[in-house]
This record gives sequence, C-alpha cells and structure tokens, in this order.
Amino acid sequence: MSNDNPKADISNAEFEVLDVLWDDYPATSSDIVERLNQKKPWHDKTVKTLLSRLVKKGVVDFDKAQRQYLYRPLIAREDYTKKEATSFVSRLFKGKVAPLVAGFANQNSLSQQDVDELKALIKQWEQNND
Amino acid sequence: MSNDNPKADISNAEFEVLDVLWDDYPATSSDIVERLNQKKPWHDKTVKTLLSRLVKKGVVDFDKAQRQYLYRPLIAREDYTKKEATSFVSRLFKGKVAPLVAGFANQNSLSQQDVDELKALIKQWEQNND
DNA sequence: TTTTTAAGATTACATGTGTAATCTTTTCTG
DNA sequence: CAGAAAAGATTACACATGTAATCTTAAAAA
Repeated sequence: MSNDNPKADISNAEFEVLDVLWDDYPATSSDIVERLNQKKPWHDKTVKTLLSRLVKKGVVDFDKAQRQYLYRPLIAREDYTKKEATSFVSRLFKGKVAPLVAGFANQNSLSQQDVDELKALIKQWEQNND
Repeated sequence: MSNDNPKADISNAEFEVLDVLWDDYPATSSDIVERLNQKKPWHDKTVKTLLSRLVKKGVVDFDKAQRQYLYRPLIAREDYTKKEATSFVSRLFKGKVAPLVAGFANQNSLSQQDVDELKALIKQWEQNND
C-alpha cells in the first residue's frame, strides 16, 4: 500500500528507525533491527511497531518478498532534514541560522572542518548572489 | 516552590508560553495570555495549564503578588536554545552544523545579513583558534 | 505431514500532550 | 453584605508515543 502524501510527524523513536533505513535500503525488518541494535537495545517487536507506524504515516513503504517485507523510505533524508531544520530554526531562532551557529561557536563545538565547510558555503553563496 | 534541577522536556505548546515569558518577565498569566494571543488563539485556561506544567517541570517559577502569580523563567533562553540546537544537530546532522547551514543555502534561505553574521563568527573563531 | 518457528497484525498499556471545563476561593461591585 | 468575577487548582479526555506481548498464519524443520 502506498500513500502519496506523507503526512504527520515522525516521532523520535520512529526517526531512529527511518535513520537506519536511509542508510541502506530496501531492508527487511530484521536488517533494521540488527542495525539498530548497534546503538539501541530495542526489542524487535518495538521496531516492528515503529515500522508499521511509519508505513501508516506514509513515510515508509514496502514490497513483499516471500513472507518478509522489504522496506524503503518514501521521503529522502535530505528533504526531511531540510524541512525539520527550517522549522526548528524558525521556532527557536526566529528563522536565522547565524544565531544557532553562534551558539555552537561560543560553546567550542565548532571544528576546523566545520569552519572550512562554512567558508566554502559562504564563498559559494557569494558567487550566486553577487 | 522552587526546583533546582530543571528536568523533563518542554513540549511545543509549553515552549510557546516560555517563549513569550522570556520576552519580558516577571509576568502574570494574563500578561502571558495577552501576548500569546497576538499569535495563537489559545484559551486562557489552556495557557494556565501550560504554565502549571512548566512550573511542575521546574523551568518556571513564580512569586505571589496578592492573588495573582508573577511568573519568571528558571532557565535562560540562550541556555535552552543552545542545548536544543546541540541535540537537534547531533540527531539530524551527526553533530555538524555545516550541513544544516548547507540546507539553508541551497534552499535560498540565507540572507545577506545571515552571511555577514556567519563571516563575523568565523573571523572571531579564527582569532581564538589560530 | 505434523510441529515448530518466525513474520507481520493486532492489542495493550502507562505516560505525555493539546486543549480545555469545572471547582474553590478570594476579591471586587453594587 | 451578597453576588459576580477572576485567579489558580483540579479534573477531563482524546490522541500520540514508547515499549512491548499476544495472536494469526505461513513457511521451514523434523
């Protein structure tokens, strides 16, 4: 069954499942359980429940392969994270990213690599907006 | 009653209340309701409930002034947003801010001002980490 | 072929959350 | 002073979420 308009929010636990699914798919529920168990000691029944909820919410779908299901995400990780980031920044920082980055900076959570990447982004941006 | 270790998560609705409280405090519940109503059509009973929950969670406290309460936050907005941002970025972007900013950039959500601020942050950072 | 197993479906259940309504008590108002 | 209004406390209630256990069914094993 497919759902063309993914709705509803994805809960924290559901996100963890989606997260490992994004890493590599299609995947069976056992695959997913196994990957999750590298990090979270979740019961396989729990993971199945979360998968079902994701399917019901229209963000994951599956194809049947014998008696197992092969799950795959219906939304791209980048689209999801972009949307979430936008809403997060809008809620907590009035839509401005700089203050968020400032928090990282004054917390010593910025690495040289982060800074290099930010500089590259800025250079790129300036080329497009001269 | 005061609670020295603010625990528990702040829900979305609770955050909205805290958000306007941060804007100016101490404030009575009516003040808060009024400010919120600039944006959200929330019933005053609803706001009271949210305030109570914030108090119970130890993130807001109050002093009695006659029969009204004067509410004030027990945590600073900056501390809260910093913590939330860290956990958000860690969950969705493996802890790296740059990819988050990249999402904004390629979505045309970066303004000249954002870029200026980011450049200033970077300059600052480089001075501290030469 | 009978039995065991394992996949997914269904059910469970406590706690959180959104969204108030009602209750209690204390001050205004007339 | 009696009644109305208003502040906070308590109660309500449906839906979401975390976290599974049980049920059903089909496939694999003996």
